[in-house]
Amino acid sequence: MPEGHTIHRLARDHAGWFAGREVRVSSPQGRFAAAAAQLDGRTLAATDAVGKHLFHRYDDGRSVHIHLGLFGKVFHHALTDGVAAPEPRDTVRYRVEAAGPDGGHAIDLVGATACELLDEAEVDAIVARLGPDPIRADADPERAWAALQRRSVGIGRALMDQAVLAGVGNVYRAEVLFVHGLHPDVPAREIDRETWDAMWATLVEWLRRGVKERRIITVDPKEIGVPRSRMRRADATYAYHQEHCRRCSTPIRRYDLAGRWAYACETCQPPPRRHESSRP
DNA sequence: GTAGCATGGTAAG
DNA sequence: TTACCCTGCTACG
Repeated sequence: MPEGHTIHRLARDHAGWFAGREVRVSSPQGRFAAAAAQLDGRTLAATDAVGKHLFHRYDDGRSVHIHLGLFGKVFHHALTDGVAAPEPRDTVRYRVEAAGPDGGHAIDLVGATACELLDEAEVDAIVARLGPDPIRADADPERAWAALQRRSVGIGRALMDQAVLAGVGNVYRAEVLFVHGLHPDVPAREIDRETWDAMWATLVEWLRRGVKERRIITVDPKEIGVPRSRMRRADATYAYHQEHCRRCSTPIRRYDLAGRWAYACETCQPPPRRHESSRP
């Protein structure tokens, strides 16, 4: 269930557990077995995340590129001294295991869209296709703004386009549009600069917070009277997966937008005159 | 036990 | 625009 914050969290955790350590690498499922054999016993030098892409950089200059897709998952096992990780389920494509002062750690990658061993040029090519990532300090929001000007689609589609900006998925999309009062069908190039700057600032705050908290919270706790610590998933969004608008009780409209659900309170987010979605 | 869903993306037509 | 990839979890019988 990964948007960018999940991937950055994984990168941070994996760095803490494995960076600078010699690791055991395997592929119980088999599909990554040849690469795993080459990596087994090497040092995992560092990890990196760009948008929804995770990279494990090894000491030979190559990287494992991971993309979780819609339902990829990484399971974690904390190890105690001398005890190996549990027997992996047979769907584990990539297991990494290392000893450490705290006993050690293992991770199991399952269901990922991408798990492949790449050289530096191939990694660079992937990163080059991506727009700026609001979580990264080196992100240049100007690139996203420029890309928006060139899009003829609605802002709802543009926000999910990883070439415009990297890391936003269906939840953050629904929520940032809600908070800024924009209907998903509003043409991307009609967004004004001031609004875009504010949206970018919101995303930076939300996504970075998501990395720390390991989950998505977009509602203001004061507004709903539930503290963050006690907030359940169903409380944590304004429009995403909601039946009614949290602010004005208008039924949330849910509709298919290029194969994903889009959510909008059409009171708080007035639709444009011509719906992109009203095309036959 | 199994249908249906999920915070994604790509390649082909 | 469609087909397809990839798996775990939940809600139902």
